[in-house]
Amino acid sequence: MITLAEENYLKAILKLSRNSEDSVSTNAIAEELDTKASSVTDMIKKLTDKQLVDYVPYRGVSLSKSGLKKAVEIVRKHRLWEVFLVTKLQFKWDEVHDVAEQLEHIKSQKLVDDLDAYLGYPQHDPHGEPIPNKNGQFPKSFSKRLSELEKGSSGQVVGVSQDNQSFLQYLNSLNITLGTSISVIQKIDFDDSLEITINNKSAHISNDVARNLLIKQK
Amino acid sequence: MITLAEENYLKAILKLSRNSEDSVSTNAIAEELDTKASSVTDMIKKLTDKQLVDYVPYRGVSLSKSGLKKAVEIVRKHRLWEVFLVTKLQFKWDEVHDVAEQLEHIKSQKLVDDLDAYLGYPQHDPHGEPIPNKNGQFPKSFSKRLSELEKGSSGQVVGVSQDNQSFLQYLNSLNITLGTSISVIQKIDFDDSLEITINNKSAHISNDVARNLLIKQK
DNA sequence: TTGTAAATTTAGTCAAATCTAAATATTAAA
DNA sequence: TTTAATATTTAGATTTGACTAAATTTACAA
Repeated sequence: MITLAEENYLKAILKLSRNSEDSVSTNAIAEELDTKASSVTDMIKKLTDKQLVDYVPYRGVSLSKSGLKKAVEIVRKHRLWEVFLVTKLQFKWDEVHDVAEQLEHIKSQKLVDDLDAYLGYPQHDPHGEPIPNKNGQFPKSFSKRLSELEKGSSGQVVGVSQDNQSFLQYLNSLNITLGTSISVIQKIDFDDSLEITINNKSAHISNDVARNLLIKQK
Repeated sequence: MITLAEENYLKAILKLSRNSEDSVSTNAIAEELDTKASSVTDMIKKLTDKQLVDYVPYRGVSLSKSGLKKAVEIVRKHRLWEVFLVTKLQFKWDEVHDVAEQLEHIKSQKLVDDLDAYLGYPQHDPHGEPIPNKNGQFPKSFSKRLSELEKGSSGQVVGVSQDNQSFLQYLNSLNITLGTSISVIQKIDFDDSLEITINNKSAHISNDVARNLLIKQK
């Protein structure tokens, strides 16, 4: 049986390896989970014993086939519960994270599958992140980062690639939510910031923000 | 912060003190939680330190005011999730227990209250057990045990007072479910068993079964 | 190529929750 | 009222997951 702590490590390794492909460093995991490198080493050994990761001391760790499967299942559960909270219980998208963080560890295949059906087999969570299906496959992505759009082009917000509280609250303050229409008026070379319109009202946002907004073009 | 193990102890103490009113013995808790008496003593000390129980060595333990509040909250969550699983995800009433046992430990006041509203503020769970409201108050009970009914009287099944798998499956095999009409045809003094009709078909059930069926008379 | 800074692992502790075995307290029968 | 059975607690050990401090390995700049 896989423990809660183990599940959180698998999830962290998956998240980190999405960015950097190769194996993940002890320090990066410690950072991600807000713990110490030595604790990470301890846990990695346990995960290695259970054949959930491949590990070469001093060189980093990567998910094994079964570890990847487990990690994707957790992501699936997390995102399905987020959909539930937002669409059925009217949570705001910046309120779901802590609860979904707990719900993702509930163990019941039937529960996950029935929940998926109940929600209508959603492909994206309230932050626009893709939800893997029962077989662990992710839906194809169709979005671009706002920072990648040309001057003059426009589209709708379909997601964010970062979901910390303060970022989401900042978006709320700008009246940016899922479905909001955004057009790029001007790109400022100096700092890569953008002049945009949000539902036809103009605003100025940093590249940091633009990079984390996922846009679907018409 | 209260741990998962602590929550399970509080729940067990509440369950046991519903039957016997007074304080609960170490052995009874050990039995209920399928653990050892010495482990129970250890945990009771921790709960005492946190002022969740009142404890006199060798004499037993009872819930403090705050312990009772916590325990009732857990029961509330357990039963609300059971309603969710049955009414929204079409779980059978004998499939919900293990999952609800996990879901009851999710910590979020908003989640519980929103779920309650979403489900329409149900007063009873799928087994007929009362669901305490937000303030910890149980709805008034209106049911009798089938074993208490007079010969010739009848009513509808509104609950069970025991919910182990085999009991519920036996009820299924008898076509007894929530809402089933039952009439008492004959009471057998010898073993307190009953001749009854279930939706107008006759059957013979033991006192053990009759005692655990909750009936609402018309 | 070497030396030092950074990253990583190892060794030794700790707290939570459990266990077994031994000691102690309570209860109930003679 | 004494004693034997039963219930409960204490003492000491174990496992999981974390920590600090020390040791080791790796990487990179001189």
